[in-house]
Amino acid sequence: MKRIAESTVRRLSAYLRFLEEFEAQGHQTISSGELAAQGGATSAQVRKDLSFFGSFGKRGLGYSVSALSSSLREILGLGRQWNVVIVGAGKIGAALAQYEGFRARGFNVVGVYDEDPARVGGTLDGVVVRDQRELEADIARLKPHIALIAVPAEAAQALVDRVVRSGIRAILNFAPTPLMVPEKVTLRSVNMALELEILSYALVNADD
Amino acid sequence: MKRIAESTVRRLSAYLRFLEEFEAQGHQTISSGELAAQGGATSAQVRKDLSFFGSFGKRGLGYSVSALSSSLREILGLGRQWNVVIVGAGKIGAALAQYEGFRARGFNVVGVYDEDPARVGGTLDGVVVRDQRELEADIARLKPHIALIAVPAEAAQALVDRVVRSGIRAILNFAPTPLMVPEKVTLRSVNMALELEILSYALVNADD
DNA sequence: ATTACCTTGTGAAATCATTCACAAGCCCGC
DNA sequence: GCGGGCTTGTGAATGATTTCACAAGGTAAT
Ligand SMILES: NC(=O)c1ccc[n+]([C@@H]2O[C@H](COP(=O)([O-])OP(=O)(O)OC[C@H]3O[C@@H](n4cnc5c(N)ncnc54)[C@H](O)[C@@H]3O)[C@@H](O)[C@H]2O)c1
Ligand SMILES: NC(=O)c1ccc[n+]([C@@H]2O[C@H](COP(=O)([O-])OP(=O)(O)OC[C@H]3O[C@@H](n4cnc5c(N)ncnc54)[C@H](O)[C@@H]3O)[C@@H](O)[C@H]2O)c1
Repeated sequence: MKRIAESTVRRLSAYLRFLEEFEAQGHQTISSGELAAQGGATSAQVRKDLSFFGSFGKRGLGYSVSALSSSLREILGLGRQWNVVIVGAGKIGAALAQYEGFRARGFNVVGVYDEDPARVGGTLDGVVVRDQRELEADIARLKPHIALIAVPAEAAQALVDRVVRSGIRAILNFAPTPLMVPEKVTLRSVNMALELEILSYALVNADD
Repeated sequence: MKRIAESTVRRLSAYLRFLEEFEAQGHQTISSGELAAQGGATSAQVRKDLSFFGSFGKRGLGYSVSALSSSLREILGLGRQWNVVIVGAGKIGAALAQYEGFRARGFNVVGVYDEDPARVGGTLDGVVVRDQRELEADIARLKPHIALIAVPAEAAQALVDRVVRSGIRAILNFAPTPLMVPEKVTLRSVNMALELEILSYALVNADD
């Protein structure tokens, strides 16, 4: 299949979220226009996004809410559980470990790791914080699919290298630093300070 | 001035971060190639990005690290302090309130708000958690520039409306829900579950 | 069964972003 | 002060994404 743009995947995920709400409200079908109104997309955008993956609607009628939800879950790989390890049990790592929003969407935190003896042994929402020295052994045993990196920037690359060597193929990084991974590994970064800087730029360039 | 793409602003911010590191290492000048190597951009990209704002380099030599840093800070509006309020003192709100990465880049948390009496009155990194009913009065008094929204999705739109009505023009939202703001307000959202879904997509579509 | 009305799916067009490629400019050594 | 070697700044070319616009296909009422 042709490579799909990230912006498309991002929107598919937004469509799915809205479809689930819409389904809960008891609606059977939805048009591309209704689906678009939600996230600020256009109806043509919705149809184009879906067209990369097939043909899901009925002309004149729209899309079956439940069928399209299923298709999107299938496309996004959400018809299953994903196991996640979190490296770093500090402020942000702890918040992530206790975030129900992940579990609700099929992402299960199966391990949290830290190096600080004061944190190791503690428990976060039922998951015990383990020593980072157990990381390799635990990854080999639990075969998690995704690692979240929530350690200080200086430590991030070393930890990424370790989880990659242990077989992890997908990483979500919260440390504000560029990281290297082999091509076969997907790395995404959330950089909150950067988000604020974009707001700063918008504020100083507001033309009014 | 011509409208600048968000991807450009994002990269400028990354360049600045690296320039600061580079300056700390005692380097005087840097070429577009060196600057690019960092974040995976190309040298042409760096030059094009900068060219939107002026001409900062010397042909044959490169850019003065300190002069370019200053220019980028100026462009991004980082030559000043920004005051930030955080709405929601739960797990993620508390982590954000205690995050030194913000203060280090000129973003000062001047207020944290919650509705839960158990949290109000507590203190997070020196900032006292106040009752959300004080929000309007405090915004009028402290004139913060930016609001971070860290409340449950159901409550987010109502809080956004309140901070916007109070005069806030820039919002960073952490609730996984689409929000409406007037055109003059800049809204950005960080959606961590969405980031994991993009990883999920990458994992199921890995072609190897 | 025909008509009126909707909405999809999709090439083509338009817009937006990145990369190319090179003239112009500057440094430095001689 | 001239030439060789580098690096910028920028139009033009390419590539990617979004929007347009409409034929094709479906519904539902009569
Ligand atoms: N706090 C936030 O809201 C926030 C927001 C965005 C990004 N971040 C980033 O997330 C990272 C963590 O931030 P934080 O605020 O949670 O800091 P923190 O100091 O509270 O937590 C960091 C944790 O990582 C652990 N750690 C350090 N080295 C380690 C190693 N080699 N192996 C395992 N664990 C190790 C520490 O023991 C500590 O518990 C930083 O890179 C920070 O920039 C934090
Ligand atoms: N925990 C995470 O790591 C994480 C990650 C990403 C996104 N989020 C999102 O951030 C938001 C908060 O998540 P959390 O995990 O911190 O939840 P939480 O329950 O720990 O915190 C939510 C806080 O908001 C407060 N609140 C509720 N309504 C309010 C109102 N009207 N005014 C003021 N305060 C109010 C609650 O009292 C509570 O303290 C949610 O939308 C969640 O989806 C959380």
